[in-house]
Amino acid sequence: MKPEDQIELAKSEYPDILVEEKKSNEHPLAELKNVRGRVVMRMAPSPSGPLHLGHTRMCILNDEYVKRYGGDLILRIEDTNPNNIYPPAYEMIQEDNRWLGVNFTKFIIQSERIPLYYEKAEELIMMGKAYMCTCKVEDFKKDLMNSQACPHRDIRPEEHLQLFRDVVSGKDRSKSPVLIIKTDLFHPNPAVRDWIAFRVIETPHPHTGKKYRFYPLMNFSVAVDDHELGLTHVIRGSDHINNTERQKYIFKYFDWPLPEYFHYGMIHIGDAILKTSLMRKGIESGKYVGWDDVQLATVRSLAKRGYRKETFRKYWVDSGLKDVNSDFSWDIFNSINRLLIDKSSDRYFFVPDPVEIKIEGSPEATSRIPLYPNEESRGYRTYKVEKNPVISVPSGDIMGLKDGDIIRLKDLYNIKKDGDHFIFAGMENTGERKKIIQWVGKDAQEFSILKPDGTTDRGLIESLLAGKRGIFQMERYAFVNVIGDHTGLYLHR
RNA sequence: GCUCCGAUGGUGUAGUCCGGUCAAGCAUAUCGGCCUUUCGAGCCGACGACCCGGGUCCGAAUCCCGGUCGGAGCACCA
Repeated sequence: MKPEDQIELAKSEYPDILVEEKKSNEHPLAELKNVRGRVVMRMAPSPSGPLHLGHTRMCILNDEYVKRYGGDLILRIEDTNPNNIYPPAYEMIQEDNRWLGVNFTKFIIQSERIPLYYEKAEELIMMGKAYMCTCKVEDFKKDLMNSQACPHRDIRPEEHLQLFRDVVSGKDRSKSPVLIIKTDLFHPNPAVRDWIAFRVIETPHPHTGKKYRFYPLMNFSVAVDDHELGLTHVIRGSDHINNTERQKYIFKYFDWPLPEYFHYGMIHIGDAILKTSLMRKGIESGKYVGWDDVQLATVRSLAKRGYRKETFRKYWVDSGLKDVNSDFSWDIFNSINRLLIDKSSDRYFFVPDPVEIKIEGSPEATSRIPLYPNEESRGYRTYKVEKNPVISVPSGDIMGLKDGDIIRLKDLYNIKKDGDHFIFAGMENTGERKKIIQWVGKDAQEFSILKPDGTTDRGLIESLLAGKRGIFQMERYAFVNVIGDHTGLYLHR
């Protein structure tokens, strides 16, 4: 019975079963606390490479809230470690955000703000809240674990200030000094006790060259900037929970109002390489063709394969702001994307791992296959098939067949296995066939599909795909982004 | 070891703040049926969860205590 008939029957015979309404699957994000008027939020990636799937959660969540409440979304490049910078990333990160539809209203580069950090550091030194230290790393750590003050901690601020300025100017090059923020040596969490705010790095900075040599660490520059830029709400991963505690000391010393902090849980993304350093190594060694290699879960790779920006947004909005760790679900991600692309994807036949079969006793025939099922207006792919042809089918589909088994070549005719060949078994699409499979004629083209696991499916594509580009569904195979006459990128089933 | 965070079906989540309407909703996955000349889409149905133990209460997924398990951090990375 057809669905419409079922509904008709239900209406007339069993009206009571239809009262149940389908509940909405709307799943808006929870409200943020303490929103008064416009919000100011930020994304703070380091420029070690382009954005990857993991970053997109930060981008989408911040963007969603700024769009909801109105306000500013700051893209702040955290490049205070010259040893960890991939220069093209400054531009790539902006491109990736634009592609995602993330509308940042301000663009800030931290390495351009070093004088501000110096100024705040000097103020803290004179307040007695920061000190210069030249201890050996091991000694410093040991002291912290034992709640012991290092010998430099209680020297007069003026001396610290002088040393700080000498290190900044390069006059003092004798040691490896650091600037440390005083917190509480007896803080129960050792991670929060006196922490390092500046260290010397002599590597030339890709953005500022040799202008500076005393660089702030993330916790210092973040705290200063979050205040200076007027952040009202901070959303970031739960790996920053301890950093938040550390940064709060800076706010306390300056008596700055605290933003609202939210930490979402860590997402474990299986089957994906997310470490920028690994990607970069692979690109340099030739293992990957570039940052958009299908094996990488970068935004540009996923975009190239055919994921839509709306998929990212819906996935992360649905995931919400929960602070529990969870597994990323490719199933759900793909399912969202499939719904978005299905209607606009014409159908074609791709025969992976093809084998040629000889058909006997068949008449000349014409196959008219819809470009999209049940939508005649979109047109057909039409092929003339000579009598007793040789055609190619997926080896996997005929492997287990026994003599006498009937299969149907989709939109063509039935064939019956008989020893090493097949015999024509009627035009009609009867119920006897074991399955309906895709096929291609001898005008088919070689076609390779690159898959994210690094493998390639080789086979034949029907000739009418020639010259076409974009996302198509290869029937019974998967959705594929066709990027060349002989190449496609695997998207998902 | 220390600090902090959390625990709802296979997976992702809703509900938890302000206990009853939750014998727990949605999505995805799986399985069955319908539809379909795709293993896609659509429709119908099934399956399947409140970590454990105490306590408070007429009543606990929701509050309290203890345990277990999982995670994050304890870098001169961000």
